[in-house]
Amino acid sequence: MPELPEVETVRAGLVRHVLHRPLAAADVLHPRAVRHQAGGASELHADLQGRAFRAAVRRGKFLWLELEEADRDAPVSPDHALLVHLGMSGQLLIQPPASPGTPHASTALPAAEQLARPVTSTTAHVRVRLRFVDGGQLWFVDQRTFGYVRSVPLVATDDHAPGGQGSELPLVPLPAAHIARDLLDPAIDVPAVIQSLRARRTEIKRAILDQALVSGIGNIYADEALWRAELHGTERTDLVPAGQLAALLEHARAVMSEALAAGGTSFDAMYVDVDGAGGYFERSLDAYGRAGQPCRRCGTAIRREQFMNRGSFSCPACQPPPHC
DNA sequence: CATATCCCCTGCGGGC
DNA sequence: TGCCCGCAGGGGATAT
Repeated sequence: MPELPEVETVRAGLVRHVLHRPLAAADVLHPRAVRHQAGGASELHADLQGRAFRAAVRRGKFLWLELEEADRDAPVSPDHALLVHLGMSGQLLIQPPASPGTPHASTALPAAEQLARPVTSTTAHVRVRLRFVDGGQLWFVDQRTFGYVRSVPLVATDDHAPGGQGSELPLVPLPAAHIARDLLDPAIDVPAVIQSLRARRTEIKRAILDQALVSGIGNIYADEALWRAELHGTERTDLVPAGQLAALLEHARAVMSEALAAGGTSFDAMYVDVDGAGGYFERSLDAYGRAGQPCRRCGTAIRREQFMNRGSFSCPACQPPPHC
């Protein structure tokens, strides 16, 4: 999936394009996209119709668009948002008002790419179409349908910054209330994360992929952080010294920050921002996807192992597995 | 409770 | 050419 840097790239694009524009309709083109919405497509439409977004917010890989109040004079009601999870293959694509947004005329892509692109790839997988009153659209596109959109109430979380100064509790979507802060969140309490990591009795890669412990890290950046920290993913969390855990988290933060600056990691047209453009971080990866290629630190061939039913890439020399 | 496994999907590339 | 297999950036829902 888009991991934290890719989702943040999408969020920044939403801020530039979709705030304060009233919605005319939400069209659900594939039922799986709204499978977590109790009332289904009709409820999503009813919750969005006539409303506008006031902010685009992200925590880890969870993204949501806060809704402006429908009626300023209405009695106080809980804040609501449109929650979006991109899953493995989700995209949000802007369709400017100038274009009718028909499936055959995507202006989200550069002209040259439009001509080269088969009709099938992106446009065939539009799952939800948000139509703005001004004629523009926001498409939720998702080939593998692991992603979803859903209107949700926002709730105040009880976690807060260390020191807790000026601390209003942040609003998060109710279904994502269990998601921990991520490493690019200025209010994250890193020492507390290290403590909960050490309290775990599991392998280190499992732990840093657990979104309830620290969010935003996925398979790519987990492997990159482990490579930089010279740790093997099957190392037990409770046996890794706290200093090494701190270094690992700092590497994860740094690699995601660098990837964000490069526009994210795009292996293909699946991982793109709201304008359809991909990022350039793939060329900077040191471990992920580099099986058989020389480690950039010591020259040993990077190995690929099966772990948690997916690939894990590491250097056999720099990251020896713990002996049991 | 914490932790581990299993699935949900579609499409693509490689081997036969 | 075509079929079958493995593989893909995630996490929710169940098992233990």
